[in-house]
Amino acid sequence: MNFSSITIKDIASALNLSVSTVSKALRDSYEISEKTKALVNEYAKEHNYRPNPIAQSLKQGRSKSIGIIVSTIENQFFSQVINGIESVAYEAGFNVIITQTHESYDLEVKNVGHLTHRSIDGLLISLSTETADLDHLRSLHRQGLPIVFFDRVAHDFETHKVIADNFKGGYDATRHLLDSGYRRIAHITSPPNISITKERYAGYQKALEDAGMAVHPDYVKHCAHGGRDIGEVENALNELLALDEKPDAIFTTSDRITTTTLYLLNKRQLKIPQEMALIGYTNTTLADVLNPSLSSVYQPGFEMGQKATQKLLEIILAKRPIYDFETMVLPTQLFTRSSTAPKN
Amino acid sequence: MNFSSITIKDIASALNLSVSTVSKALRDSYEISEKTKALVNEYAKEHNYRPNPIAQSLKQGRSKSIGIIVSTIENQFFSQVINGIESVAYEAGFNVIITQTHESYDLEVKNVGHLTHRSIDGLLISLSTETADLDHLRSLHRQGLPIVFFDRVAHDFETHKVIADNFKGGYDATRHLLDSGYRRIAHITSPPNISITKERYAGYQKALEDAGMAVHPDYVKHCAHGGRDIGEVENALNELLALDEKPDAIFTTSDRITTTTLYLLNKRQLKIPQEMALIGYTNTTLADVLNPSLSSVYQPGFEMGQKATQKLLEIILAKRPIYDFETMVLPTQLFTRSSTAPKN
DNA sequence: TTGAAAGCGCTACCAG
DNA sequence: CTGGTAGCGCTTTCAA
Repeated sequence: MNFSSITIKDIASALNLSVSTVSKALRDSYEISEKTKALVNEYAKEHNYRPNPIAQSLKQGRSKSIGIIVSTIENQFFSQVINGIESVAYEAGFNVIITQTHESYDLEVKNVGHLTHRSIDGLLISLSTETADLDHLRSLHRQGLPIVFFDRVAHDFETHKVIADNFKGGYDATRHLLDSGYRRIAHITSPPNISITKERYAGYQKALEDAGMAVHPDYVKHCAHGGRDIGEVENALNELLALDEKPDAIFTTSDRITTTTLYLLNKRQLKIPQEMALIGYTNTTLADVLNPSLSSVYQPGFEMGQKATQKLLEIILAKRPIYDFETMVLPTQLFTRSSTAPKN
Repeated sequence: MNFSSITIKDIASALNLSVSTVSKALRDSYEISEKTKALVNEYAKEHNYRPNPIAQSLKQGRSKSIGIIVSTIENQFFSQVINGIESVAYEAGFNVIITQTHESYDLEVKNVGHLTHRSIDGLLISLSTETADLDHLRSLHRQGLPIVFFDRVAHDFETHKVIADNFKGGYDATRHLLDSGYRRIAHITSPPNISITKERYAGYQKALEDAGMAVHPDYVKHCAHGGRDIGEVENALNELLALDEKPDAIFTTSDRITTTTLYLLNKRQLKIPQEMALIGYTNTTLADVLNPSLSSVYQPGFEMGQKATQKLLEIILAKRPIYDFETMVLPTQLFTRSSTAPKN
C-alpha cells in the first residue's frame, strides 16, 4: 500500500494529458511548454503529488539509499558518525539503512548481502573486529558498487577511506602518560588484525621509543571482540595485575574497553590514578562525570560521517568511473582529566 | 544497478521455461510439478538468485520494511530499543529504516512523510517532546498504515502501545529518596505534554502523598527539549538552587537531563548526595562508574523494542483489520547507588 | 510540443 | 501442469 499520494496517471487523466507529458513536465524537460509545466506542477502541488520512489528505483536501477555497516549503534562514537552521515545524505535526497555487525564476521557478510539485496546505491562500512577476509566486498566493488570505508578500514582495498589520526591518537595518549610521570604503560586494545589497532599501537610504540623505552610485550593485551564481552577485558586486566612488575598506567582503545576497564578498576577498588592511571579512546559525553573524570582521546565522529558520505556521494554521482582514491585523516582530540593526574 | 543477482527471466530462458512458471516454482506453487520446482530451485541456488525486492514492492504494494522514529539514537535507551526492534524485524524478514526527530515536531512530520513516501509497511514511533498535534499520523492511520507507539505515546490514539511502567518508575524513585531520608525532593523533567512526563510525575506525586507530603510547585521544572540543550537544564537547576528552601534531592527523567544534572552538580562542586542527592532515569551502562555512582530507574529498552515490533507485525500480517488494541506496560528496575546514600 | 509504447522484475489472472 | 499477458508507477525512446 502506498500512503503517500496520487500517481502520475491521476494527474494525466485529470488534466487530459498523457503520462509521458506529465512525467516530463514534472522533470522540467525542455520538450514541454511552459504552460503545460505550470499546469502540471500546480496540480501536482495542490494534490500533494510525490513520485513513488519504488517505481523510480525499479526503472532507474538506483534506489537513492545508502547502506551503513557499523559494529553497534549503542556505541556513541558510531551514533555520532551516523548522525554525520544522515546530515549529508538527507541533504542530497538519499536515505540510509543502518545495520550492525556486533563484531561478527558472519553478520557482516549477511548485512552486506541484505543491503545489496535492497539495492543500495553505495555502502559505508566500518569493518567488524572479526573480519579478515574481504571477498564479500571485493566482488561487489568490482561490479561497481561504490564503497567508502571509515574508522576501521582495509588498506589493501582501493577506494576512499576516512579515518581518524589513529597514530597520533595513540602517540598523544601515551606521551601524555609519560609526561605525567608514568613509566610502566600497558595497552589493552582490539584484535591486531583491524586497522585502528595497528595504527594506535604504532603511536603507542613510537611515544615509548621517543622516551627511550621499548614496548614490554606482556603489557599489550588484545580483546578478541573489542570489549564486547566483559570477560575478555577482565582477563586482560587480570593478566596485567598478575605481573611481577605491574603497570602503573593503562592506555585503552575503543569505548567498550575503556569504560569496562574503568568499571573493573573501580570494582577492584584500585585508586585511579594513584595505583593505576587510565586513558582511553571514548566518545562518551560522560567522560567528565565519570569516577574519576576520564582522560580520553576523542574522535570527530560526526565529521567522519559527513566526510565519508561526501566521498561516497562523489562516487555515486560521478559520470565516469573513479580510479583516484583518497584517504582522509581527521585529527583527534586529547582531553586530560583526573584519571591521569601527574604521578606523586 | 542491482548488485545482487540474476533475474527470473534469466532463469526462464536458461531453462527454457516461461517467467510465470519460474515465478510460481520459486514460490512453491501447487500448480507446478515437483520436477520443475527442483530444476528451477537448483538453478536458482546455483546462480545465487535473489528476488529483486524493489520489483516485489512495486508489484505487491508492500515493502517489507518498517519505519522507526525516535528522538535520537545517541541516547542509549533508544539504541537499545532499536536493537530489540531489529532482532524481531529481521527474524520476520523485515528491514528497518531509522529516523530521528531531535525532539523537533517539524522533523517528526518530515520523517513521517519521508517514511511513508518510501512505502513502509508499518511505523514504530516515540513522539518528540514538541509534538502536540497528531494529524500527521491520524490520516495515515485512517488510511490503514499500521502504527505502534512506544515509550512516548498518545493516549487518545487507538492503536497498540508499549510503554514502561512510568508511574511506578516515578513512584519508586521518589519513594527511595524518601526512605533514604530526603524530604525536599525536586523534579526536573521533560515538557508536560508528553505521556512519560505525566506518568512519572504522577508517581512522584503519589509517593509524596503517601508520605503525607504535597508537591511543592517550585520544585518541579520542565526542560522544553528534554535536556537536549544544556542551557535548559542549567536554568532549571539555577532556579532550584536559588530557592529559599533549597531541595535536598533531585529526581530527573530522561538520560540527557539526568546526566547533564550530574555534570552540573559536579561542576558546581556540590557534594552528592550530602548537599544534593540525585536519582534519575537513564539506561547508560555507565551508571556504576559515574561520580558518584548513580541511582537510577532503568527501562527495559531492548524488550520494549521487541514487544512493539511483535505488535506491529501482528497488524501488518493480519488478514483482517484489527480494532482491538492493547497497551503493554513493562516493568522498570530501580538501581540504588551512592548518589542517594541515606541522609546523615 | 505532445503522446504512444516499451520495459525495469515481479506476480497473478486466465487460457490452454 | 505450463505459458501468455497485463500491470504495479515511472522514465525514456521514438513518432507524430
